[in-house]
Amino acid sequence: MTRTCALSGHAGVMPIGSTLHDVAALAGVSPRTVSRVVNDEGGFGEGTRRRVLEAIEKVGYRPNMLARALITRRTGTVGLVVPRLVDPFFAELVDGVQASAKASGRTMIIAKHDDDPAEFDSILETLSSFAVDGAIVYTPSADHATVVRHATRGLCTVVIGVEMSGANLGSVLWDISRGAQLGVQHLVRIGRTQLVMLSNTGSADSLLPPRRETAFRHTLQSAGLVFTEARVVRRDPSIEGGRAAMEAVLGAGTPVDGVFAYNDAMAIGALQALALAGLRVPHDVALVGFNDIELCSALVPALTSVRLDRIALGREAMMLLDRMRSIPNENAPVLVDVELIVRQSA
Amino acid sequence: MTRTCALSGHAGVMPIGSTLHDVAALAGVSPRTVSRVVNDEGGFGEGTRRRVLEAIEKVGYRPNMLARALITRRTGTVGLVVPRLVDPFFAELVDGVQASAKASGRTMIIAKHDDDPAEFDSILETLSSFAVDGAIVYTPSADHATVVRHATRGLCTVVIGVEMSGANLGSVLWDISRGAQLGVQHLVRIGRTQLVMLSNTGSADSLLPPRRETAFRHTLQSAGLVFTEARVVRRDPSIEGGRAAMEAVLGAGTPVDGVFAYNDAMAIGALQALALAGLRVPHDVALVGFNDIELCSALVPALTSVRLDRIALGREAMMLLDRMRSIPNENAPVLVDVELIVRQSA
DNA sequence: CGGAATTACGTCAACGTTGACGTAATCGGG
DNA sequence: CCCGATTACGTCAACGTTGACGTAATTCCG
Repeated sequence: MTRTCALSGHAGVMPIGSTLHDVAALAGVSPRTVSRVVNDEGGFGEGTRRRVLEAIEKVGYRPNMLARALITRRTGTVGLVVPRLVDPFFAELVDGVQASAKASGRTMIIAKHDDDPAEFDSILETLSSFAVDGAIVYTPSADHATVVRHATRGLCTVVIGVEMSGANLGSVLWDISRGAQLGVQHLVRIGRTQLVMLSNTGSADSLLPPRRETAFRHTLQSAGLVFTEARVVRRDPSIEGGRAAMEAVLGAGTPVDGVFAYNDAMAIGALQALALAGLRVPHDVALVGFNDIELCSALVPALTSVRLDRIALGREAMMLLDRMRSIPNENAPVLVDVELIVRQSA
Repeated sequence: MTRTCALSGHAGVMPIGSTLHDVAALAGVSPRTVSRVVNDEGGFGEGTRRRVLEAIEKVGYRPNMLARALITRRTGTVGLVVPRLVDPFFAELVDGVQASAKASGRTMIIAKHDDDPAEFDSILETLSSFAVDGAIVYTPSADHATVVRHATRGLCTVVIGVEMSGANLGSVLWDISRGAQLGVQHLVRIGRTQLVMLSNTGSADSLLPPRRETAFRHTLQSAGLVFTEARVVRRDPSIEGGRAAMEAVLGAGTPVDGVFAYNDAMAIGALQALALAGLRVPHDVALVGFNDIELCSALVPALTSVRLDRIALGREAMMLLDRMRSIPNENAPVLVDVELIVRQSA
């Protein structure tokens, strides 16, 4: 007997959709055969196929992913975990990953952890219990243990931006050092000699080496320019931080004709500070940002920036996930291209 | 017999986690009792409880949401569907909704449809088949039929920004007209008389009435100021569009001392055009944006904008979803506060 | 034209959990 | 001390699907 689809179930319960059984009854075949048609497994005749498809249409059947995933242990879903979405860098990263998820016919679940390790843990927990096929994560600062724990327990994970590997664990990276080098070299090449870097306060006590700063120093030195600690000013990596950092540089009277910023937000802040000080960009001071968020090209002057290719990263992360799931230990870190996008500011 | 947890399953299969049975065997009770402890249903003794919890710890048991949801028809998950995430407005909307999801102990699944109706349909399909408890959606322009179809089929849905209601269908709205009125009134109150509106090209042929434009016209008229069609310039609602619109106004020689923008992006573009033209904000031209994205306060000058409270919207949407699920037809549209945030630009 | 291979199904159990229900043991009150 | 209520479990089926396997009917090939 077919269950009727209650018009309004009791509190909190969805109306019941139709199942393989309903379709089977209508088409006069067994549920197993309907399943075969739905999944196009073969093993059914052309007539049967038509009758089943008609029945599916008629009762409005949709497969129940929960039941399917319970038995196949596959959901066709990957989780993407980032700190924030209001940060354009991560918003665009989502776009990059989703592009390749879509291309490979997968659904993406996005979650954000606000740099809260507890929240991060709970997100990975949820992803595990929903049996996602894999997770692509950008971890809260230095919270690597959590990732390793969930990966060991079975959550296939690709970490972005930090080199990690292990059981069920791989990583996709940008060559940040090379990116920074490209940016600083560009400033040197266009004849700037009084360079300043606006850096991130956090990078000082991070577990990660300050790659942009190191590249800045090395590039200056190999160009024969002087490097002094006073030429690196650290603030919060935000617009306000960038503005404050630039104001500090100008206030200290440090001679400057070129600025390399930790990220685009700081570069935008620098742009504001320079404008307020009556300095023209790039005429008086050339400015290079980092990440190349969309906003860069909408600024006046449009911002020269080091592009981290988020589409490529998404693609590589997805491919790595696939490799890891089919061949164990096929989890070598993958490096993704960086390039300098030259616009008006430098 | 306990299944062993394969170190590397065959292609594409996750290692098997432990189940209620494993815990039950170790604790010397029945799986049903373990389930009772896990869900804290009561009906078990203190000693049993301790032994079960120890066993859970020991085998690293995590409940399988798929199996649970299959039978309870509840997932504790809501889907949030937006057009884009790179648009700060939507990114912040996500934050608002997630805040209340977190508060009510729910997991949120975020998806974006890029204004593609096919993608939108497929997302709702996926959400349905994952049996989410509800969906909060911002539809692609005018794709209301799809929403109605899925709602009728059982997906409990709250639509943002457009008034809709029906079976399993409710909506949460901002009073856009009042917001626009607040913005324009402010310009009038601070003594501006030559007002211009930078509007959205799309709103002309949208199914929705151009509420901001209407409010602009009405407010001018009731303030005794002249309104002419030339005082509304329409472009793409982006930074570039705003810049172009502002340049068009200045180029046409229209006298202007106050600008009301369709959204903050257009306001930012206007800011750029005004700066390039050597006009000072707010001294020469006062400027009011719309939406109050985070960026507004980081600009120089900080942008006065009409705030649409995204936290409140998230909360109301979640509460409406709850109401709809417990009481059928309890789906009256909800109106959320708007307010004017006065900063430096006007 | 006979036997093997293939096709087109059906049957049954299992995935991991919870709802409905049953049942011993314990408790409380007159 | 007896009887009803309560407590603390256990048993079994069901959620909707797919994997493993079985089996008639058909096809193929020498």
